[in-house]
Amino acid sequence: MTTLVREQAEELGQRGRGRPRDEVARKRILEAALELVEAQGFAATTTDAIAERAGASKATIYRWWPNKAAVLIEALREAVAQETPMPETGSLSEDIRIQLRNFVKLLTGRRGRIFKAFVAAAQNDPEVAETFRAVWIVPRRTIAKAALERHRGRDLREDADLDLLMDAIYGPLYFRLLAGHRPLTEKFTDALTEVVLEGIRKR
Amino acid sequence: MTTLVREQAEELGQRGRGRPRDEVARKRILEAALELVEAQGFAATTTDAIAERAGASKATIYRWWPNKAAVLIEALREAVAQETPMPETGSLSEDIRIQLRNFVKLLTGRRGRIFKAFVAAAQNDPEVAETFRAVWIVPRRTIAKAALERHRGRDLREDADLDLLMDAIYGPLYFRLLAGHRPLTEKFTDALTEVVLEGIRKR
Amino acid sequence: MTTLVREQAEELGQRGRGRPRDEVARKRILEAALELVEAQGFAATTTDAIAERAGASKATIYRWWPNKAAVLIEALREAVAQETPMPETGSLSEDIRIQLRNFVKLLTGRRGRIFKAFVAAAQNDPEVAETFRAVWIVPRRTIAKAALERHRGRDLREDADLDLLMDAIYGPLYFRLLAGHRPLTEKFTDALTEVVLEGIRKR
Amino acid sequence: MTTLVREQAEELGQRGRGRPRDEVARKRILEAALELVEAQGFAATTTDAIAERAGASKATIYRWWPNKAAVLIEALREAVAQETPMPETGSLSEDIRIQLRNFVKLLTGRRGRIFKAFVAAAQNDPEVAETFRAVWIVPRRTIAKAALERHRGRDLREDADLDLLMDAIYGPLYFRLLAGHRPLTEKFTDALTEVVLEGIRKR
DNA sequence: ATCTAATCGAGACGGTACGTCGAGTCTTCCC
DNA sequence: GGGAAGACTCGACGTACCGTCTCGATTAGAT
Repeated sequence: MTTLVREQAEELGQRGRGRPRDEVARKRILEAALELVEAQGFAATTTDAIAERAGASKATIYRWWPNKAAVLIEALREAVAQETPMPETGSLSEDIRIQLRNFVKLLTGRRGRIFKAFVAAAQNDPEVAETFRAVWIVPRRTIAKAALERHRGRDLREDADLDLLMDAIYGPLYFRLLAGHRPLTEKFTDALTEVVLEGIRKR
Repeated sequence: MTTLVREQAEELGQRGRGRPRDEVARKRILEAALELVEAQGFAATTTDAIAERAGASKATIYRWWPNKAAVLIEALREAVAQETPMPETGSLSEDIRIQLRNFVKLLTGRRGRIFKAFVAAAQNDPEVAETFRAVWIVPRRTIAKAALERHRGRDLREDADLDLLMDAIYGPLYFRLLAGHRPLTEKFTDALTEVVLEGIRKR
Repeated sequence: MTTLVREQAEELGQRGRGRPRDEVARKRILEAALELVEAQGFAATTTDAIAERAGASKATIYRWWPNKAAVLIEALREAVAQETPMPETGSLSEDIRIQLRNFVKLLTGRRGRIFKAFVAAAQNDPEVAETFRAVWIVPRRTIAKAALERHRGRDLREDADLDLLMDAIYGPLYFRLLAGHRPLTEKFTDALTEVVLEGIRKR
Repeated sequence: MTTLVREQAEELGQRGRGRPRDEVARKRILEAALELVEAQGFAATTTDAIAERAGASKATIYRWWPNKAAVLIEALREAVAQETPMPETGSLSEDIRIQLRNFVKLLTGRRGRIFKAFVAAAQNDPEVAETFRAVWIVPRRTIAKAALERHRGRDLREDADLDLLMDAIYGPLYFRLLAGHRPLTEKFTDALTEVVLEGIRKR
């Protein structure tokens, strides 16, 4: 991502000679992108539409991002940055329950569409897939695993496979979001938590 | 789907007077579509390519299907029709294990790409979404639930929520397939089975 | 033209064994063709439309005519068959005047569109061109020339070039019809007659 | 015509802010169109072929012209722009003879095909018809009539109808070009001139 | 009274051109 | 040198028409 290189350069105080990047335009582009994806999905969001809504030009977009996917990816990253971190109540089941409730609230809210869009786009574009994993999936897993790790040997079995646990609780949520065969309710989340915990709890 | 209307008409003996639809061409089109999706994904599969590979003309495709998505949907439906049904070994855990192994084999095999493609396409196209559910998700769930139902009160808790169970075991598999953060191995499947069963088993 | 062969065969009483050609359908097809050309021009007249309007099938059309142009050509031939022949008043100028007036009435009438259509089609299709000449241009010229021939040495100069004369009087009429820069009136026709006669008359 | 609006804007110095139209591409497109029409006629000239030969894209063509006909019309206009004007020898018959010889040379030359194509296309498309008249027929007539006007009262009768005269000399030429029943030779042209002049000359 | 061959209406088929739309690039002027 | 405007290439989309074909149903002369 060009942006990363540039950000690093700017942190080091090495500003180029010409006019610096218009940060306002950057924000407007990312916002426009996000809104359009929310409203219409990934494929129906055109770069022309983003440019127009942002009051920017396509050239500006393509100067800073290599393609449409990259814009939307960064938009996602920004949107996701300030997400509620893992709770720490002391109780394993309570931690998980709260975490999942927050997560479901996110998915079923205005932003849910974006995640659907990204999972979709990831199937056709390896780069999107990689970024989606790096920006969204992996960080959340890392934090969540670290939080659960503290319960190991207490509520959690000594030999519990946390990767498996992660998939066991997040997988069904994504599944309902994407397949849409059943609604993604809090009741479902709670019941799921119970089942999985029953299988992983220390006895 | 136009095809349905026509099939019904034929069942009623109302064959229509003109030249009948070329069933061979229909098959070739669906096969070509399937192969191309497997090879290149949903978006990269063009109608021109389908037509050429099927030895058909684009006009024929658009006479019978309203758009590219519809062709691929029907191709999926055909491909999926003859899938392995639910096993019945007498043991709950064995039933689930075998079922999941078969399923994983399907997803990781040649056809897996198709499912990824469809889940992706479904996010951008409500019709694809509905068809995907009706053709793939729901029928499999119905069969699997019926099979598990026989264990209720025996290995399975009296009050077990089968819809929840379905999502608990299929969700993580789809998740790994789609997110791709970890491989979809048999080891994972077996471990997952165990965890979920532990949570749902009658004690 | 297949029709010719067949007509000859029928005149000789050699009817085939199968179902004979449906003459009613033939008439309806030619009529439909004519009406459509009049209404919409040559290019906009589709074979499907002809078939539908005639209550015939495209197969029937293509069984009897090699292509769309041939249908329209024969339609023209039929329409033109019963045209007013050359008048014979005894006076050269009167003969020409009457002949041209009739001709202009034809061109500016409902059928005028057809001639425009054919001249147009002839530019893109040598076969149409040839047929148009053979069916329309040449016969009329032959009759008209024969009629004028009787005036040679009397009102008409001994050395008058009748081919030239033909073009000199018909050319401007077609020109106005096709180019449409000025209306094709009787006044124009009469004036034209006068000018040309002045140039060709015996003095 | 979009081009006209733009040209006016440029004349007013309102150059617009974006990338300007690629005039080279425009020229190449029109040239390609002309060459293809000359080689294959109006109908057989495809937009894809024009685009390929011009090294342009179809999108560019359709950005500036609403359809194929419009491209060819403008191509004709450009081609026709620098045609030989009316000669002025002082002699009426010489003026006409030279003018007609030049005209016949044009029609029977490489460009003749284009005129045939346009007269044809004009019959199916009113817009083509109007443009053909405005761009080709009318300007030539205006110039030619002005040139002949100078002879009025001298070689030319006081009451000569120049519109009639125009049609009387140009009509037969177009007629032979379009109907093709006889070749369009210089001999014919000269003889025609003589006949018409005989009818119009002052005596 | 069948049998046989050609015709008919209906309509699907392969091919080919059309005109449209989106992605990503490039070019101009302005700041 | 960045940015807005907007033209450009490429390539897929879905539509329309041509001329061909394949059905079942008709219609006569031949047997």
